[in-house]
Amino acid sequence: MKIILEDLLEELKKNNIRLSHQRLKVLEFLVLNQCHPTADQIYNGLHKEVPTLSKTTVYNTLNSLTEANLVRVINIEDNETRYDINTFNHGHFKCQQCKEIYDFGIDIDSIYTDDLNGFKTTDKNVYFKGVCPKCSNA
Amino acid sequence: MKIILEDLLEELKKNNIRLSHQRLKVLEFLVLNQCHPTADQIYNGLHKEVPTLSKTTVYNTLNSLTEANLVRVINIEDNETRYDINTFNHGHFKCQQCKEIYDFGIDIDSIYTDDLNGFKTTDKNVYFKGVCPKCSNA
DNA sequence: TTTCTAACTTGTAATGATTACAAACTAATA
DNA sequence: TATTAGTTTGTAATCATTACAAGTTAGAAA
Repeated sequence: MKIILEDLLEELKKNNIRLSHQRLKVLEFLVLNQCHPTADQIYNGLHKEVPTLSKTTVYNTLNSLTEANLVRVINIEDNETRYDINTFNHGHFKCQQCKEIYDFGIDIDSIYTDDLNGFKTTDKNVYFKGVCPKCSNA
Repeated sequence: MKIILEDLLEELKKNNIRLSHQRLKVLEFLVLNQCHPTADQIYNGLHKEVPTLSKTTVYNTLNSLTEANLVRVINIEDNETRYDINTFNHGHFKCQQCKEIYDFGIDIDSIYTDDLNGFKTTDKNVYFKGVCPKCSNA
């Protein structure tokens, strides 16, 4: 599924989030860099192009976008929060060697359990860890 | 499934981890408090009984136990690492209101995807968030 | 277009979890 | 019981994230 910046802007308007220069740049970065970047990577990636950008703004923006369900937070590792512009139903695999995070398709809704009867589930995440084929063959 | 301290000690020996007083106390705490405590909660919970205990030791111990696969790390929230003595195949549900983490049974291995052919998977986590029945009815 | 204001941005300082380090201590073996 | 590698401890350092207050701006309204 392709992510289109125009659709995201539409969503921002719906959520009453102002289309500031900084926010558009962060969004654009996330669309162009779907490698699950950290806040720091986003900040560094945009710093040349938007020299006035502050790290606080990056965090603020990411929090706003998360609340509006435009980005998804990935907590696969305890010391780094990552952000994903792809909010469709999918899991994340992190290679312990090269540290890369791979998306994989799964139908999370097919995971069924009696244990959660009566629970309202709003957010589902599936995280796998291991070694990717590139690193296995190296 | 019941967790028995003796079995854990056996595992420690197998992994060449010395049975120090502090480690035994941390392990005991995890067995008695299967509420997925944070390092801080473990430290505070043991402080009266083991006044010399330092927070560094708690972290060191948790890291050793994790490496030996005796405890499982839960990264359901970005600002808090939690620890689970129950290493059996199960998922975690966090209530956004009361903050409690519930275990739920699922067969994680039944989650199938073609996308991970060639990947070696060593660790699988399923995290759900939402509202638990207690909070829904309140 | 201009004005207005709530919302946004910025830099600095604070917070809080986790780790680094080096000296003191101890489990377990011989 | 002596030895020593592994462990513990307290303090200081690190690093990601947030708080805050002053300056700036998007976007509505005149």
